[in-house]
Amino acid sequence: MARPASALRGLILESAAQLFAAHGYEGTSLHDIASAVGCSKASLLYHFASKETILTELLTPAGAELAELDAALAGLDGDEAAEAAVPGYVDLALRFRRETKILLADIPGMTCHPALGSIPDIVDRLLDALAGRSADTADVVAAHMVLGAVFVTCASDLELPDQDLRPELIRSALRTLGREPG
Amino acid sequence: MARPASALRGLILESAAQLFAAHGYEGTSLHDIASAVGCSKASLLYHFASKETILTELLTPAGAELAELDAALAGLDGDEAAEAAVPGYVDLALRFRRETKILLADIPGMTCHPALGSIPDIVDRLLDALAGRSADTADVVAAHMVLGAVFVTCASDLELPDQDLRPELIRSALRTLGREPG
DNA sequence: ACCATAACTGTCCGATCGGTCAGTAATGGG
DNA sequence: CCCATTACTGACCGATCGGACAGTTATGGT
Repeated sequence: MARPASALRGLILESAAQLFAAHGYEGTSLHDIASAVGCSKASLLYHFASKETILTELLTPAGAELAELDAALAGLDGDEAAEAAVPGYVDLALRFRRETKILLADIPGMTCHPALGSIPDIVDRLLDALAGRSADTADVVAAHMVLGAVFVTCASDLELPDQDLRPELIRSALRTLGREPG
Repeated sequence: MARPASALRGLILESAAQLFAAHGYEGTSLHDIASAVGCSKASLLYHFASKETILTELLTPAGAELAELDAALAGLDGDEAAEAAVPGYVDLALRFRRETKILLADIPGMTCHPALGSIPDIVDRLLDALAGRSADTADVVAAHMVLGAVFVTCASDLELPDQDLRPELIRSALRTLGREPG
């Protein structure tokens, strides 16, 4: 036994990140992480004060950069703000794709729920329709964006009534897809 | 005691829907639901075979309509498909806003995580920047859409490398916001 | 060679979870 | 009035969770 002096800590972080992204934070137990790493559950709690400490250490870099973006946008106004926010946010989400996935990772357990039909299959076909049956990168990405855009917006706490929200969603979604409303 | 013959079943469904939307399915225990309803935990399991049965009954109508949309889109191709998919999907998400929220409800517990700074505040300011400091409905909705679009797309299983994904995300996001790339 | 310290583990613990079950209280048709 | 059926409950159960802790093994400076 006896690893070469705590490479274990890094292994724990890496395995935890993979498991959190795949099954969500709540959906991953300390036992799961220990099994993946190949050590005891007690070892995890020797290197980290708690399960939440592992999550915090994983998400802290992303949080710090988000705060940086926030600070950089603070001084800008109007068009400047919007045109800086877009690449800033995109780069952030791309650089921390796995962390983004961790935040969303508790969902798949639900979307695969039986009696809702095979949601993944239906969603695949919906994406294909949104992309206009096209396999071009631009169309496929735009279709994914519309899927997420409508989903998140409808789930948000926007207090807008449906009849006001609907036309804006449709207009902006069509614009995202490169289809000006006609 | 003795309620007027099982209005309880409806109360359970309503309370469960609220709690699932607020704290997620995993984040809501049978005890939580029983407390909200004002009955015993055993009563829940008298009216419903299991916790999952409650969730299934809540999500089934949405699942059925999603399947209908899927069927309606099956015959269409190209532009027809895209232009029918957008209002169809939007209407579905709007009609089942609470159900949509349930699917996303496991996230808030993470985004409020300490040591990531106050994510909700930062996100509010990011939305303001994306909207170009505008309070117009169109701009606010589009900002929410971009937030969700980039988030979900980056968390998706698209196997596109970052350097291909980035320009598409930025271009489509700007288009969503009504800002043609110049 | 020695030993203080760091690394690691097996075992136990209390809490909480979803779920079972025997038993009680109310209801409504005969 | 009676009683089968429905509605409901308290108590209990096994599993699993995150975590505590005493004890064991390896390491590296002296």
